[in-house]
Parts: sequence; C-alpha cells; structure tokens
Amino acid sequence: MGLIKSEIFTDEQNELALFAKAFGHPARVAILQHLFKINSCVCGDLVHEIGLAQPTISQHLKELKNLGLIKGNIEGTSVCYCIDSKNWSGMKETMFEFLNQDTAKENCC
Amino acid sequence: MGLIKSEIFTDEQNELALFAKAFGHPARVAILQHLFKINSCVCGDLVHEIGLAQPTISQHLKELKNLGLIKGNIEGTSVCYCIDSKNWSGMKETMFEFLNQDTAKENCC
DNA sequence: TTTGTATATTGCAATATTACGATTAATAAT
DNA sequence: ATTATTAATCGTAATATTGCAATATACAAA
Repeated sequence: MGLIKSEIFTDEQNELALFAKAFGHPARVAILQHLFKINSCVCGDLVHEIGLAQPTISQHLKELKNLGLIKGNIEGTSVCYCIDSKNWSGMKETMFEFLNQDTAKENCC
Repeated sequence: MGLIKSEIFTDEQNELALFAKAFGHPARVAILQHLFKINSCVCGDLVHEIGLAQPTISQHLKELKNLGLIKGNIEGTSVCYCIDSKNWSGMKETMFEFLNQDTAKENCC
C-alpha cells in the first residue's frame, strides 16, 4: 500500500504529522537553519551551501512553501526565500503542545 | 534513488530529522498521545483504539522503540508500552532548539 | 534579438514507507 | 497436553520519497 489512512485520524494528528514530515529530512532541516541564519536567501546559495543538485533543492523548497513555512519573493531573475514567521509561530504552537504532553505526568515503568 | 544522502549533513541535522520522521505519521502521533493519556498501555488496546491492523501497530511501535521514545515491558502474554521520559526530554530539547530559532530574528520579507 | 543566469518542471530510476494476511513464538488457561 | 491469547515477524503489494539529468521558463544584459 504505502498509503497513509488519514481518514481514521483527527485533523490535529494529521496536521502535526505533516509539519513533522517537513522536518523529517536533513536537507529541509538544513535549508530552514540556513534561512534563519542569514535571514534572507536565494536558492542558488542553498545549492552551493547544501550540496544537493539544483532540482533537488528546488523540490525541497517547494514542499516547505506548500506547507507555508517559507515564502518566496521573485527578485529579478532570482528568488528570495525566507521564513514565514506567522506560520512558523503557528506550527511551533502545534508542536509545543504535542511535545509538552509529558509535563504533569508520572512515570509508570 | 530514494536514498537520503546523510553524509552531507551534520549529526545534529540527521538526528533531528530522525526524531521528526517519527512524528511524521499520524498513527505514531496517535500512539504517543494515547500512551501519554493512559500513562501505561498494552498493544491490544492500541489496535482497538487506533484502527489499524495488529502487525501495522506493532511495526509503528517498533520504530518508536528503536528511536528510544518508548519502552516495552513484557507482562505475561501482553506487553506494557510506555513513554521513555528521559529520552523524550532529550528529544524535546533538540526539537525546541530547532523550533525556537526564530526568536531574536527580524523579518526580511 | 541573442546570450547568459537563475529557478522550476518533467521524467525516471532507486529506495523507503505503509499496510496487512499469514505465520510464528511465547505464555496463560483449561 | 491442548487450546486460547497476545504480540512479533515474514512476505508482499501499493504508494511515496529522494535525487538528478534534461529541459523549460523567465528575466537581465549585451
């Protein structure tokens, strides 16, 4: 199959999984870290910085963009990609809620 | 290819991606939420709770166990799975550092 | 208009993931 | 000993992901 049965899970579970999946590849982690580091970016830099072929980087950027975590502004012949702060904050909220489930719990084993 | 080029990324980037990938499937999200909720669990409950076949749940549990996020104690004929609090905290630290990169940054676009 | 530069898209091969039926292993109950 | 119960493993089909070469697109510069 290879097909996730999304219909049996809640919207929250599916949303969180989609966000997490975005971070589930080291290239996308590296892209986001680089975008934060220089606070503005063109794709060309990323190809050089990360060491994957241009189509591959472009594909990863597209995924992050579709999720809303980054946005791209065309500037002449190149594209300025950067973090979408508002959406990043929203995503963080979702992740924090999930990650902090352990507070106020005792261990059983 | 379908093969991640881990060797071109840092250990931190690869580790974070592995943790994130664990949350990148709604079934594993649901499993972890359920484990937190009842604070102790046997696999059978999860099969009933989540609605996937027993081998599928077992496989997801194995992945979470391999990552160290949960541990399983055999109790008679069933297995008691629960969160590994220590490792969960460590994972949280890693994720928080990544998610909080945006603090102390100004927007560019 | 041609040439160069930067990014996106297409097509494809290789590998990974998801899901489950069938089976196995291990213990509990009778 | 036999049977029932629970969970792991095996095998396999279907789908997804990763990565890149080739190509297309879009704009700038000459």
